[in-house]
Amino acid sequence: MNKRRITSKELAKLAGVSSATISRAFSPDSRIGSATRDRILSVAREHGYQPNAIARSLNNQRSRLVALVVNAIGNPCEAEEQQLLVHRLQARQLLPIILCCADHDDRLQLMRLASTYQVDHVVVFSDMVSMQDAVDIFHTTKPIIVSFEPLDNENVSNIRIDGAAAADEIIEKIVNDGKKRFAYLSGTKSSWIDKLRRKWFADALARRGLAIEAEAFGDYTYDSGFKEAVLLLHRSKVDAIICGNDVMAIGARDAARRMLGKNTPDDIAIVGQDGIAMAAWDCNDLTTLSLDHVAFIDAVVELIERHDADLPGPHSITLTCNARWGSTA
Amino acid sequence: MNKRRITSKELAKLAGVSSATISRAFSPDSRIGSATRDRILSVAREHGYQPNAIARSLNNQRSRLVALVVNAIGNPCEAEEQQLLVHRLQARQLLPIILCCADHDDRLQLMRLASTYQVDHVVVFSDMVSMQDAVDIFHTTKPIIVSFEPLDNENVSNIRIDGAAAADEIIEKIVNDGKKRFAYLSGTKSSWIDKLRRKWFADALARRGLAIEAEAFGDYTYDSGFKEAVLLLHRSKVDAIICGNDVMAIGARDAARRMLGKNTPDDIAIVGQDGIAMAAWDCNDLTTLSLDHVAFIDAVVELIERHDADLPGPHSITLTCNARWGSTA
DNA sequence: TCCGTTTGTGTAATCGTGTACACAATCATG
DNA sequence: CATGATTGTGTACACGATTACACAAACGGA
Repeated sequence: MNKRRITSKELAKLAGVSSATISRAFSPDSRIGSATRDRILSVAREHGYQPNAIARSLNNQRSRLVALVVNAIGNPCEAEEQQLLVHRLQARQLLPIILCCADHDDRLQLMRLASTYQVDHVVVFSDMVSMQDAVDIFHTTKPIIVSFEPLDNENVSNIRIDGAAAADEIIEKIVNDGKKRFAYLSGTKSSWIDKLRRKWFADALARRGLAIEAEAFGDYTYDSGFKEAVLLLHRSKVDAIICGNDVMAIGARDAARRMLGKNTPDDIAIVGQDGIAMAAWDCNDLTTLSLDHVAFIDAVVELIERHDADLPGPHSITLTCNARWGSTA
Repeated sequence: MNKRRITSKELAKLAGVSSATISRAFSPDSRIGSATRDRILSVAREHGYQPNAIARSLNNQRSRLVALVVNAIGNPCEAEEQQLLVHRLQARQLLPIILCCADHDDRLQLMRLASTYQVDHVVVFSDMVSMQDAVDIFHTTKPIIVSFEPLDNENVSNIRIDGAAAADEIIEKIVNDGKKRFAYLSGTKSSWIDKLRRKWFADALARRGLAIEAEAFGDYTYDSGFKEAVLLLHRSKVDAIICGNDVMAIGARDAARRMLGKNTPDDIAIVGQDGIAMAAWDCNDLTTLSLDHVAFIDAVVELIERHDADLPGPHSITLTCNARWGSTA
């Protein structure tokens, strides 16, 4: 383990040039003799030299770091998108710094810390921080907000999701199957995303003269889906549960089957949201309001690139959801 | 959106002091009058000043960045540990840079890129990069390797996992239940981790005069577990499948049930490895060789702290696995 | 041959902090 | 009151790269 990394000045001495020339050897379009460049690159390889990205960032005013503000890493509903995005960033030589909000008491403090690293971009997936806080803290870095909070703010790009039509399709089918009494199992009580999703289904029901009869609040985990479904089914006679995400839906289905002997879709219809891979597993086969993850991340990447090139353009991209049919509804 | 961030020199002018004093106001233990400090902090808040971490890192030779080399974010078996570790890092004001190997063609290139950011620590969770590559690339930053590759290298700290005893317990139970013909479903063919895990079970079988009769190779996903189990059960008459991780075990269980009408544990015993939360879900209830994730991450954090303080100490920590009993074996 | 252009390289400033050193002012102590 | 320790602040340099500018050499066209 060589304790210290070699610097460009030292390499310059070794190669018999100045440190400016070293820098040029590593910059694709710069005036430098090809013989000199080859020699430098060879000496560099020999001594394990690579330009210090921290120093370069300081000079450049460009860090090539991207802050990803997420609720958690583990939750499958976000994980698939995170994975895709990280992949796309890496392909562009951008490095992601992950900020996990769910388990961190002082989220704003955490975001401030990341902002001191002069990140080039910020992508906010989490609904636990407000758009305004993100804008304030990253005031030099126009954030990309991936919540559905319907704010129009010049300092933010955002991606909106429209699931109204798909929710209508799903409700149509369930009602046709004879179900009449609906419950909604929310993720987080205060989340904008959750309120909007609930509205899609509430509207679809209203159009058919129905309403959400019972309600419960979980926290997007299997356990909360299980527990809340048990309570819900004990206190009201619903025959359909719309869940805030797929993982809770799986929990609710298990609760119905195990604790009350009710099977899907005959005794009770259960619907998830997100369209995670696990929802399609044979043992789950969930009916869910799903979003095309690839299209979603494409949109994020497009906003990043537009921002990178400083191109003006629409700040907002809207995506629509689809129904994915399984055996639970 | 204020386009530019204010610098310490500008703030110095505003506060009527020198930039050195600004710096001191933000360093906890430095000689500065408390009145001056308060005034500076107040002016700083007013103008949204915070010291530039990039510049500080350059000066300090300490970036407070940690590279986490993982296979993927989405895979639940790693995700829980990643989540825990990120949480612990954030509490120490360390920021994680995630490197996803699974979907990136040139993993070494990716690691070299991260190394140019002068990360303070490297934690390698992935079994897709060799220990030697990690050491070479991060030659100034003693990496912490979380594979089980049994190399003793002064330039590496590592965490080893011992599951021999737990594997023995599990085999004991399955054999007592009357099962005799075992298959092993590996994760990745070339992975050290996988070879070691397989050996635990093979040894436990050998002690009872049994052996692994059939073998298949997946890639740690549900789909590969499902597919490989179908093929396996068609070509050999096994009554127990040990899987390389929990997700594949769930896939294998679904395949047995759906494609061949075999139920666990009566017709076939299925065992997972990792002990992810999902394995304990009511619909899965998997018997699995599980690792205490908290203890595991505690060990990682301990190595990081020891490394931070430059304390010499054992480079290696060994953890033992436990059997978690479910209804699948 | 002469002059304008291109090419390759070095010098020095810059990015924004942290900190060693110097120095004045204050304080404690006999 | 003299002296030494302590406290608070400014000056100047270092961290490791990039880059504007300057300049010499090479080159091409008349």
